[in-house]
Amino acid sequence: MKAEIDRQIDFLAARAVNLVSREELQEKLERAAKERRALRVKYGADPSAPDIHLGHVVGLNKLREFQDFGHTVVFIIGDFTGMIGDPSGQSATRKPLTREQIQANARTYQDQVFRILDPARTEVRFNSEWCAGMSFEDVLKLSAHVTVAQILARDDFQKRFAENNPISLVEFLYPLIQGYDSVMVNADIELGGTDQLFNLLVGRDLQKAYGQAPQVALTLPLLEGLDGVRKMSKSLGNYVGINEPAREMFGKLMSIPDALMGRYDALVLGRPQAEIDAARQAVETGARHPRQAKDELARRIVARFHGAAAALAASEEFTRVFSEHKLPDTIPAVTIPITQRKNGKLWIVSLLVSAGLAKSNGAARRLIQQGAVKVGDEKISDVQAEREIPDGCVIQAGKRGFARIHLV
RNA sequence: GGUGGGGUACCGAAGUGGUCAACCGGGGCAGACUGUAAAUCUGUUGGCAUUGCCUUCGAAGGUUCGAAUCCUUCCCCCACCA
Repeated sequence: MKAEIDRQIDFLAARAVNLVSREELQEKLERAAKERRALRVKYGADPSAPDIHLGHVVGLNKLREFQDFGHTVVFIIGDFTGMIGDPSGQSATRKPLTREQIQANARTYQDQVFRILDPARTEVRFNSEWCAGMSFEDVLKLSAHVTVAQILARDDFQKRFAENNPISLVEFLYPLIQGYDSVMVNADIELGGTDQLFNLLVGRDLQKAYGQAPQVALTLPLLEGLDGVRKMSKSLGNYVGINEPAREMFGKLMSIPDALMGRYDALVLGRPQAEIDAARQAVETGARHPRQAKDELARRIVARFHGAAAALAASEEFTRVFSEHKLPDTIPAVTIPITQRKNGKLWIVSLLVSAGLAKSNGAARRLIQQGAVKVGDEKISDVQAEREIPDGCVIQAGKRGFARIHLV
């Protein structure tokens, strides 16, 4: 029994950055086992970005582990905070969302989340449920539990304060709301990225203040995005969404910096550290080409969301298009009205725009001048170029832009 | 409420009457090299157009042959003091 709990703790705490505290986790697990009760593991989601990406997967994986031990995930959609507009985190203030947007987002969110979580062991809650009805008095009472000094202690605030960047009062309140969520759902454990540590700890304080046992706070590393530096996020555009088509996903994964392979392996796939180390060593000693290692990584990740067959197909297609410079097997079709022709010919610049391969004529000109455009097998280098376009002709702009032209 | 400092293209940041579609850096895009890695190098980064034209520098007016630059009013932001 005792050994089993220890094993569970080791497993659950694996890859955690912070665990407050191990003893409390142990206590909770033991009690839950004795009382045959599921622990309530809270996880908060921001409803402003409806696409779940690999960064979220890090946390979702861990939640799934808890579920596999029989515990319940309380998945909180921060619809209330979303409607108010949460300015925390980045320096850019977010726009508030409408009720309709939030609902639509929440729906897609759930669809995606259940590709990883077990729906039978998940409780989805919206924090407007308890936040919307709070009186100002409630809010004041709540805020009495936290001091400004506590909040100012946060890195992010210190930095912004030092740089004379604005800090909205709402941001001071935000951790309180999140902490209050913990009280309202009676959380035993809350999970989040390392940037959430402070908020998770506030949750503990508030729970104590409201007479509850404080939640265990467990933070996980933030996965770096495609740029290899900043954390993966939709607003930074450096993400791989779990709903993206296999090919897209594969291509994006092939573009991550080599140094990140181990991170993705560990955090997205949860591969054992020993295997990861071995793989890294193989690359370092030259036994294995890094490209091959990355191909395998990408295949594994794509397989997780699209199945092994699709992953293999994506890999083969990738090789064909980018290594052998052949055409992809599916190319978006674009129909061009035949009336655009002059003397049976089409001006390539405007064709690129019509095909959606360039935003403006100017952009199209630039692409041509830079030697990025091919029509059929011919490289176009003259901005004025006009060509007869046979039906089904493929035009290419840059490495990734393809379109098959159909005249109607 | 008082004082001071600001609002310039995706971001940061120059520019304070014409040579400004606006230096420079970052980011993006494209090309070379590659493994759609990293690093590096080059080009490009408002729109239309074969000289050139049009719309941009918080907003609206005004002065001027001519304004991102001067004046007026307005809107917004930040810090400090209270």
